[in-house]
Amino acid sequence: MSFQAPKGVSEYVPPRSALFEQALNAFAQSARRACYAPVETAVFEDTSLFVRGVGESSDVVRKEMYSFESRGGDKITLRPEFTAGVLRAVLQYNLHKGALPVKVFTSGPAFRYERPQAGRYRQFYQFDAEAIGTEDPLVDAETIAVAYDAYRSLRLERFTLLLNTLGDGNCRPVYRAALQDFLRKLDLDADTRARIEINPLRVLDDKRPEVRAQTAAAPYIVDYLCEGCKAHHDTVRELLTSLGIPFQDAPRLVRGLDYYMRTTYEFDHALLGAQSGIGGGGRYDGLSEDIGGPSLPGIGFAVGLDRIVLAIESERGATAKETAGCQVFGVPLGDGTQADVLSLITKLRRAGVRADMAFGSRGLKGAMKAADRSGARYAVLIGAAEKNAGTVRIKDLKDADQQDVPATAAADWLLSKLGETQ
RNA sequence: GUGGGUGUAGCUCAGCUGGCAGAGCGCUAGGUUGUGGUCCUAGAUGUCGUGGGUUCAAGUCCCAUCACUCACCCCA
Repeated sequence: MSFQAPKGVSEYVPPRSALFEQALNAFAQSARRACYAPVETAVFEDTSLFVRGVGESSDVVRKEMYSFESRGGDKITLRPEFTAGVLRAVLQYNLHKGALPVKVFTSGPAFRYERPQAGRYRQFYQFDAEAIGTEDPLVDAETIAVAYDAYRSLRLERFTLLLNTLGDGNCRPVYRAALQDFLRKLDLDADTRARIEINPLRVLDDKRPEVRAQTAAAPYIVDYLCEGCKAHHDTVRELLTSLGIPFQDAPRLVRGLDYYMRTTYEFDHALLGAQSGIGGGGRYDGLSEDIGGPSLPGIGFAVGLDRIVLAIESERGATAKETAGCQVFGVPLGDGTQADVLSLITKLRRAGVRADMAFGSRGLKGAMKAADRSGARYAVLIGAAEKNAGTVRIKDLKDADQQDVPATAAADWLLSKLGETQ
């Protein structure tokens, strides 16, 4: 092979792709049950949408975007995250002028130019849900519940919900100044000192032990919250408790994207290594105005589907082969039987049965082996003898019983058998 | 961008102080002329990542390079 995928691109092929499909479905179904509607939005956007939305002080914008100039000279960026684009679409199509909140979800690839690592890719997959148009803390709790229920429906258990608030335009500046005062007195490297001025909250997120030790006594936002933010945060905490969703207060939790305010949260998986965040989100009440829209509060979350797949694998042990296998496998034997098998298989498929057949000139032994590997419960054999007799031979691959059934009744026979075992 | 590790069959890997390229799994076929899963037998697939160097001799030692990977940073 002379070509391989570009560095850091996350791809899925069988059998592992079945886990990806499961992960995506779990979140989509959870969101649908909460009456979120699907949207599909641009994979690339005007670069300035992300610069203004995600924020110039974020690392994502400063050094991780796939930006380029299109043939027409437009400045384009492959989406590094979903929220800015989804909100842009909501505003563009005037969804916010209808019933509020606007609740939507989507999924697909996102792009960040970073050094690849376990659970971190340059092209990666996210599921994203957003509730736009209300400040009600109920919806904060709802988004968390939608994500939480999806994790649980995937039978994930080894994760923790970390909850924090980042304050708002009233109280965050005060806290930010206090934090900067504290951080400026520390002995830190040049990059980190620069971060104190640009985005001081992020310094709290530094994992290096020497930095951790120094910031242990840093002031926390919870002690600086204004009345409104404190009430909002307390309500979210109470709601989560009443929903039976366990969480940990994480006073140091911050988000890398500038638009977050008030409620912020992250789901952290215990078995995943360095990139342990399997989902995260928060409120972005100022984002709409940042990108030129009206004042419009919102909250949402994104889930790293690649990391969900890793989490499933780490919790369930060996890579579970959970491809939905075939139910019926057709075996043609000899010239002139292939068309009969294909038409029977097609008939079954139209009735909703997962059915496959042997292709090429495989011998009976090879075809039976293929039937076995397909996972099918029944093999349907048509050879010259059956064709002449107007029957098909159906073998139950589980207990090796086989019998001849009239060809015209074969599909119904199989459908009723499969109905019994379901 | 910074640092560590690893590159040998389709996959997982072994290969000692340099001396004929290996195993398991998988794949194909046969044992069984029309029957899978177990078992037995046989077979196919290699630029030992790439380029250079040392040596009578390099998968093995040295240099460079590329790729992959883990961690920092960052984040889903």
